[in-house]
Amino acid sequence: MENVRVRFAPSPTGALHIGGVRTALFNYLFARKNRGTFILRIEDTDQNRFVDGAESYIKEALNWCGLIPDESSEIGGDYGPYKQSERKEIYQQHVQHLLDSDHAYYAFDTPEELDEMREKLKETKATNQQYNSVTRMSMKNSLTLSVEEVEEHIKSRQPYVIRMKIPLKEEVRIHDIIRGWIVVHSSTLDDKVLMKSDGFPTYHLANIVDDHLMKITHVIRGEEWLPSVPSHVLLYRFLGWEDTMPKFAHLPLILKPDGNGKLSKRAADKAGFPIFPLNWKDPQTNDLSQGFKEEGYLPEALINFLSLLGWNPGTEQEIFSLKELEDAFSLEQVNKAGTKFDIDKIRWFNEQYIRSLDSGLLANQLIANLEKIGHVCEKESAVAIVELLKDRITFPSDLTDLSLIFFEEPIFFDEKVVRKKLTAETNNALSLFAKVMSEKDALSAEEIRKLFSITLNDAGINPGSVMQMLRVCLSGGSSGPDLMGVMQILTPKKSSERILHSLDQVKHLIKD
RNA sequence: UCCCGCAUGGUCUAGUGGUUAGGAUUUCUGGUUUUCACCCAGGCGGCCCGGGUUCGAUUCCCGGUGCGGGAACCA
Repeated sequence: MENVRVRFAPSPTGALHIGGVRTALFNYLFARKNRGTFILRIEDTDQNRFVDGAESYIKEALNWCGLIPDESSEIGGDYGPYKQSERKEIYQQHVQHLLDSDHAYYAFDTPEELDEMREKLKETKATNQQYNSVTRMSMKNSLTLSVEEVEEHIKSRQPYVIRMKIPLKEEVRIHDIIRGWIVVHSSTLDDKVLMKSDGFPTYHLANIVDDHLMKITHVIRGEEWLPSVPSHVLLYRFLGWEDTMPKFAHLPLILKPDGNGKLSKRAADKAGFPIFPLNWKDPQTNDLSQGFKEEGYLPEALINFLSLLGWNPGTEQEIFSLKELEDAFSLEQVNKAGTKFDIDKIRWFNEQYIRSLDSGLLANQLIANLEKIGHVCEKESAVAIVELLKDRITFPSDLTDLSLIFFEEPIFFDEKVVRKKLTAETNNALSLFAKVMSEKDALSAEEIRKLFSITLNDAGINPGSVMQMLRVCLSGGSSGPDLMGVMQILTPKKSSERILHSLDQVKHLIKD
């Protein structure tokens, strides 16, 4: 394949959301797979929607995900600037070319006049209410006004836009790598605004000009762009660039969990999961949105999950590192249907990745978290606790809650278990075991297991029958980590004390 | 309303003109674990509907329905 160049082109109108991350990921993977170049371009042509901090947020988020661009405004590159607000003269130049070749025209209609036109068309039950090849002849533009009038308008600083002159009758064929051929009639297209009255280009113009100038070979983006591709193809043609036009691939959208509509922040809030990679504080409302990172998701899990949203490897492999994805990815394996966001699946991925995380690392986090609530924990026992708990948690922070049994005496005891399991015999057996344990110093879990078994067997009691009660004595609850491991970390002496103390608390419930 | 797209268990998906339609997740059950979890095994559950082509259609074609996207001086 030719020298592949792709771009991720977000606009800094807020935090980058999960759908954007997926688009960035697929661009990145496609670039890596084909030994191409991944470019980050900031599309900040809308001055009204500009949000402070959004651009740096986007960069930080991509960084956290490991999707590092090869070219960007920060990193540089041979095709800059990579920010559209810094490319205004370039667009001006090209729109002039379109004006000169009669593919674009000035339009002086005010927003009120446009509304009026649409209202009128609605009343006449026109099939659509567009500014297009038929309606433009009754509007105020350089097609209907004389050359002198146009000059006069411009000279007197009347606001105007530059619109694209869509041909009346033409079939526009577009090819999409994921969807195949699509045919659209130009009569259904409107005369898109190319240049706004503030002198900034619209997305349509800027994106074509930049993709051409930056030698983009493949445009990979969300399906919401599919309807505007015909206009884009026409633009390439009018600018004389159709031969080198990039190939298109429109990704299926990520939908709300219930499947009705594009995934939105609102929907994510409602369903109780994050939508932004990192925490985001909206500078306008001051609302803080919790990010995937801060919720405890690992970037590897997020990326792995996202990679399988609309793409599949064609094999049954599910766990992929970014590196593996770079080798396995292909646009041909991207499917067409929209994808509902399933929070259970990403939780599962997180669990998988947490298990492969270094215990020392998790232990450090655990120590810090415990310190916040006033518990001191040595590194060595923190590592032991992590080892014991690692495969039972979804988020690293779950460790803190689960490890509380090592630092706090149980206060509540699972009554169901106590009522069912606590007999005089159980009581005696556990007391006996506690006594034996009180005489020991450090023991491994395996040694404790043996000791437990021998002690109970010698007393003629089935060890299995007292297990649940032992758990309640040690932790208060009826489920939790391996008991022998718990006692090892607790130390035999402490375990012994705790068993006796707990028995004392519940002994009034002994049944005969 | 118009334009465009899409349709395999609840969810993510593989796949085929003839298959017991495969995997993952979720959930349930059993096994293992003298405890809990992991793990292992199993169960429930699916080709949107109608027509056509065909010996045979989930697969190809047409229509319908449903769902999604778009219809800005937003991207």
